[in-house]
Amino acid sequence: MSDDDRRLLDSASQDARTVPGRTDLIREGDNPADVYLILEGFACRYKITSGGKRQIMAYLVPGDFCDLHVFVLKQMDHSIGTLSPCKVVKIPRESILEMLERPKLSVALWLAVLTDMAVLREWLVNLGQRPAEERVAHVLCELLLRLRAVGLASGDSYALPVTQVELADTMGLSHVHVNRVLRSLRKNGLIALHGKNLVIPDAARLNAFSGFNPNYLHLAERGSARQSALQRLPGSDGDSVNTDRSSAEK
Amino acid sequence: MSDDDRRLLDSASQDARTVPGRTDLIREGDNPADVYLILEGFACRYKITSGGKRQIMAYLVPGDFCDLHVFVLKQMDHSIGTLSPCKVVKIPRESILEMLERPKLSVALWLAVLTDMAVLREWLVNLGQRPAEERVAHVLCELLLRLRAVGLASGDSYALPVTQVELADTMGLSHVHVNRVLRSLRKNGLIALHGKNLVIPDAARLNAFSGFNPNYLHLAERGSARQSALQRLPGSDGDSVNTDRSSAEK
DNA sequence: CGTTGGTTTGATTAATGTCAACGCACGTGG
DNA sequence: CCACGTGCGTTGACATTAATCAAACCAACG
Repeated sequence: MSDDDRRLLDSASQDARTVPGRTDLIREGDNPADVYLILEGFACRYKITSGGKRQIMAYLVPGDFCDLHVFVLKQMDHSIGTLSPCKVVKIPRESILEMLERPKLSVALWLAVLTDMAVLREWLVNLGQRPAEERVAHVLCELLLRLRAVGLASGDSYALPVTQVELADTMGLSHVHVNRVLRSLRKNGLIALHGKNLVIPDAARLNAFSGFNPNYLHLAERGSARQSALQRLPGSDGDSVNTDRSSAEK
Repeated sequence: MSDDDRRLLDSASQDARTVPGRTDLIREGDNPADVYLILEGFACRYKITSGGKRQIMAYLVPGDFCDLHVFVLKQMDHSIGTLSPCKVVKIPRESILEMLERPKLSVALWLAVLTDMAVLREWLVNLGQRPAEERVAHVLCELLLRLRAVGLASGDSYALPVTQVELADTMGLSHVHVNRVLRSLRKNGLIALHGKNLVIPDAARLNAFSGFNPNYLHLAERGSARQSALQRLPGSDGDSVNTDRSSAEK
């Protein structure tokens, strides 16, 4: 990365902002001028169907870009909202356009989008082919690796600041059924939940149970790019995510 | 688009090749050197789960790029195979990398990938939130617009060279249930099927029934870019897709 | 304290999957 | 030209998964 690249990246990440939980950052139909980058907390992409149901289509965790539509698509076709309180930075459209001119940064953006897409595909497989228990287990496996990659998982456990209703809207299940599935996973010793803190006693077993194959996360290709970007940004120690809700538990 | 851009595009699209139906173009785990562009026929992205089930994650129709992973991800995390016989061109990795250097072409590639992603998101909503009948109806609505955009739909009908089993693997339903759903849609006059030829008697009604909102296709933004690219390529008249199987019907 | 959002549970219903069988159209080889 | 096999579509009976409805409970918060 050249000095110019560095300078651009730094200038792009001014004014970090804190947003409460359950707040929309961008709404379907908007034509946003900026891209958000998540520094702390969980956010999600979602859509509301004409029937009034919500589908969560992605979890955005620290290090994730909210939306790279901006520089080429005119209108948001989905909304983005926080789940837990979040710290975010707004990156202006022009900065993104400049980044695209620089080979190194441009590749980084492609990498981010292509792996987002890979995750999206795996979620489609998840909804289409896996029964409820494996389905839930599968996202939990995925989150472990994604959070570990940004230093937000200690060992085989992590904070999951998401309600069962939100999980249900993620998995295409009713929240009642999600509850029963979680109970069953707990009973079988596949997971342990202490408040919002998830512990995976035997990751290999949970992977096997859910048919989880991490290849789609392309962790090797991405190396530490994402994490290092996080650490260079203001107000982030790259380690502690917002734990407003989870810290009060148990 | 500059003359240079044109030249690059032309040189990239040499040797068109015809591939029979049900043939893999790329397999999960491969590290392909090239990107395929579909000229005629239907292909799909798919994955096989550890349980042996198949999920089709995207339909690739004429004008679609098979895979832009190539220049940044090391390994395919899914497979791509033809559904019907296809005519395809192989675009070497270097050409893609060159294209990325040119602003106009680079934007075109971003556009292609971002709209693919938007379709993927809508499919996730489809699997997660819509009951079987609306779900099937929704893809049929989508295909109408996508095929119309490349001149492959005449009026409100088009050739759908896909078996019910394939449809089932697309929708996360059993093939038996897909069969019943299609019957029901036919009975209600929402669709008519003559062999592989699908007719939509009242598109507005089908849209309303399935909750279809075409915003995610970003058709306006894309304009005729895709279609014009198709027409400039060798051996494509931009109009007739392979009809080997459908022409023998009724 | 009362209210609120989140979780948990049971009873019942609805949607979809599974199993099994059959038919039809097509292509192949005798 | 016919017999057979194969792939795809169709149908019925039945099993199972997950949704819905309803209620209770719990902890956090004002």
